[in-house]
Amino acid sequence: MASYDGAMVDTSKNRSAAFSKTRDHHAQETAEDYVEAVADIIQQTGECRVLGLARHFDVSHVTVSRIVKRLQDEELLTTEPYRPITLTAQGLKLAKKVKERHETVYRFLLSLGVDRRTAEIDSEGIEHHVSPKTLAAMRRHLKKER
Amino acid sequence: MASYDGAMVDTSKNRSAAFSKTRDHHAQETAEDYVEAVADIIQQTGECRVLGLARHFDVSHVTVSRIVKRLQDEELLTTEPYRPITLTAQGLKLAKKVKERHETVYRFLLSLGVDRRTAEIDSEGIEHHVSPKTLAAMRRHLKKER
DNA sequence: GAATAAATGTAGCCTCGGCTACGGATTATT
DNA sequence: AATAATCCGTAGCCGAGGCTACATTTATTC
Repeated sequence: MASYDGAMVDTSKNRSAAFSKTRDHHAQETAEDYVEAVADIIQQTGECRVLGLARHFDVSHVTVSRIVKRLQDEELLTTEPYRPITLTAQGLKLAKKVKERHETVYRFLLSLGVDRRTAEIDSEGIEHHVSPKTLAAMRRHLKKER
Repeated sequence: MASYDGAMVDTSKNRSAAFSKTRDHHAQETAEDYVEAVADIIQQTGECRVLGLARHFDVSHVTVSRIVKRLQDEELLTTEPYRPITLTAQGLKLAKKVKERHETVYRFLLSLGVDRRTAEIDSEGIEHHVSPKTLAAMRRHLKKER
């Protein structure tokens, strides 16, 4: 297969770092998405409810309430039955980090010439995979452009 | 919370596009990773075996063989018990697309000043979330730099 | 205050991608 | 040809994140 010659990326190595146990990583992404959403919803509507999250992510309230339970075990947020959801100090800290990273990725994509809607969608997916080093590179790029 | 003022990204809208049914999306990512790996392994060693994929992704052979079965149902690859794995025409086409996208993202990260190792890792995660529009923007950027 | 509506919880099912344990198939070695 | 080593399939477990259906709690409205 000639088209595979000159591969720039060597995917032959064992890369535990890159593919490291997808499940754990995915659960972490979910946690990040949720704390970010909780912070946003609280900021915009005053309080965050299970249904608010369900609508935000377009999933059923059942899915949300199970995940909320897990995040409470992880001490990222607090809630009581039939009560609003609030972030713990730890959750707030994470939300802030995630939101800053998210915004950096979003603004970076805009600076590349990507339209707003596409930048919104892609930044949601990309943000979880941007390491601190790459994030720093994006910030440098934004600074140069400014 | 003052730190949440001036949000650049409005995450309040219902964004089925961005968060669309994570599970399906994740299965698609897996398919992409696998066809790419199969193509690489065949190119580098002549044939692709279950164990080769297991070592590549650092997972057990059981996980691989179940996923291989699913991808065979999806007609992306072919195999028989105790035999090597080959890509179908459809699988090869997907592999090619994925590999090109992956390399573009990788080279793009390098052009941002990210080191090789970080670019390798981050591009693995980012590639699945880069839309055609964003990919085109990365290509334009690479062209300008060249 | 009772009836209704809306929000949340619970039970139980699914798929996907992890795993260990075990057994059968194929290949290599002696 | 027999033995050993390697590879692979199957059974069965787990957790995460989807779902529907139904029960309960809270809020609203009459």
